[in-house]
Amino acid sequence: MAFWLFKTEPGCFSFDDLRNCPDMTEHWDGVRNFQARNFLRDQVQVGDRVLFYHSNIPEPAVVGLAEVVRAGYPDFTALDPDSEHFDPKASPQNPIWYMVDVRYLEALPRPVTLERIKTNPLLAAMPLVSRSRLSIQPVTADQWHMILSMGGMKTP
DNA sequence: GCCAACGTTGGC
DNA sequence: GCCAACGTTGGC
Repeated sequence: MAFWLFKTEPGCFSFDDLRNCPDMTEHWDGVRNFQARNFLRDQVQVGDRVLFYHSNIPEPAVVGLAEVVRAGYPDFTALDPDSEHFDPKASPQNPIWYMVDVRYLEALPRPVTLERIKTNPLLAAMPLVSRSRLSIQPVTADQWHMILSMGGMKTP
């Protein structure tokens, strides 16, 4: 089982939105960056755990946890001309873009702000600190447990 | 709203 | 294949 950090703008899709989905499950679609796409297509597996991060707001933060319930498959929004994520280069034969499905797990008792992440030397290696634009990022087990601890969650 | 970082595109 | 121009992201 691997760990990831998924970024989203809460004005577009928030952690509360995920909780309010049927079965608390939703497609993670719309990723249009090749490095992030490669993670979704090749590495993200069912059962992997996800830090749910809110970006582009006054206080960006990890707000909760989710789990992957379906591994990478073609992102059909790229084929839909009415979708804002439509990509004319994508086709059923060559979907180009991939998505996974995620399910809500639980909110952190205390969101872990980017500011706290940046000031924790043990988290300096997180891509979030140096490569903030990458929307799908791997997280190490140590980083995962540190974030959960900072978020007020008991971890074994 | 600004701007730095960085990814993508396209001319050559 | 290089690199300048351009577009997007996201912190502030």
